[in-house]
Amino acid sequence: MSRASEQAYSQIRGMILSGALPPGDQIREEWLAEQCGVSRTPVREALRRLESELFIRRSERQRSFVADWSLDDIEDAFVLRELMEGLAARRAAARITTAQLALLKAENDAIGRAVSAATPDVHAFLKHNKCFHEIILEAAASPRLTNLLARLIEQPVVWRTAQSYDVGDLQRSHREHNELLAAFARQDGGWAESVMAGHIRRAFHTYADAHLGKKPAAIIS
Amino acid sequence: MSRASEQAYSQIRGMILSGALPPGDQIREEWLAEQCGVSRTPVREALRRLESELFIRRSERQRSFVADWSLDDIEDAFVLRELMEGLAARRAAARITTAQLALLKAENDAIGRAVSAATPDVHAFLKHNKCFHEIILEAAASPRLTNLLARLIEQPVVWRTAQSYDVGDLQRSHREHNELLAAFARQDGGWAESVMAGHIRRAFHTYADAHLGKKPAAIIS
DNA sequence: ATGGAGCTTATTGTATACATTATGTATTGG
DNA sequence: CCAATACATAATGTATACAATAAGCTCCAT
Repeated sequence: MSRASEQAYSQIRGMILSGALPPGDQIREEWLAEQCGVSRTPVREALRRLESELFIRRSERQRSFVADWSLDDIEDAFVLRELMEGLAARRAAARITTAQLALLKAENDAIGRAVSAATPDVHAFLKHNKCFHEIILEAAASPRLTNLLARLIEQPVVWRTAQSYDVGDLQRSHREHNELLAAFARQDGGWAESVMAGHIRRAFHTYADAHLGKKPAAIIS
Repeated sequence: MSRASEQAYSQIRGMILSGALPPGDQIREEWLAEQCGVSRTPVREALRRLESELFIRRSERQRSFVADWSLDDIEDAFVLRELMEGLAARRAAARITTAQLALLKAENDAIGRAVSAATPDVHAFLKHNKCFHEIILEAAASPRLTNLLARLIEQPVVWRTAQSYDVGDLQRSHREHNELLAAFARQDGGWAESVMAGHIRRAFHTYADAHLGKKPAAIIS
């Protein structure tokens, strides 16, 4: 995307993610154009894209609203992500190159450093975690899968999930990545798929616990 | 979408599906605008949508081209469809209402009539087949799944698949739908998922056989 | 009062002109 | 003769004006 479109897209997306535009709010193209300092044309383009990514929904009468997400919606998004990132991991295990494996290890080492400090560096975690998953997607070599997953992982709820991670969650995430690396090194697609699916499912419960007050059943040990 | 946008979208899509715009061809917005009798604005909106549906790809320098599909691309699309329609069937089995089940049966009965005639009515088959799968998607009650699948099932190759069906393929498709109905009636998600996955996988091989000259290995019976 | 018809206002849809960026070509310096 | 640069040409990106449509409001009739 080009200058003004990109500007409008990232700014509107930012307003939704930050909560400046609350779920359910109606949004008008002209107002957004003023906010972004561009004309309505690139704003409309950004809105169509945000709509396809489900940040925004449109009424049957063509009005745009900030999407709101029920618990079912949220679980829905995670189930799909689990399924598709699992598939990506399975495919990646069969196709990954040694160079990609090395890159993957480097990213996870960086994650390890970020989460083992006295005060974990969440920003660094997010950055390298993103790279880690992108390398897997690249190794999966399925443009269509990449295309579809991009629509899921950019969604507001998924984004906010990482905010609710505590130190233990971050470190477990790092360990699960190590499991994935082991599965990739052995080119074991089934293993990689299982680990990835569990990894995503775990993220869902972490989110649900933090945002919805649900507490896991007590563990009798 | 509104009048001119819809016009541009369906007309361009039609040109690609019919082969009037061959794979790899560069397409210019102004030329499309003339062809469709609208201005560039709605054409651009249609192009973005077709791009997201992978009918069109854009070069890194913003030029648009009709997408061409390798065998790997095609199998890729089918694998994703198999996965996602399988998931839809599993979810639908757990959620389907008796009213939806009745609708589904009515559609499949119509398919049965279309394929059992002396000369099968392929057009009627396509219409009711589409409805059949849409009802399942509706019963799956996952807007995100519906959203993502819509991008897959509208693609050129998938569309052309039905063209290569012979009478036997059409009738087998009808029988597989009956299996699905049985699974739904028993709310057996695992069964529904398996049948659906096989149904889609079969469609891939039918396409591959017809379009790529591949022949199945001889059956020793 | 209530409900609806018609007008007013607000918002989105489309066309067009202009700006910006890419591509191809010619020309010039080496 | 090759390569690189500058210029010409063509395509896409953006802004704005205008058109169409939906939402809201007033006022009249029942």
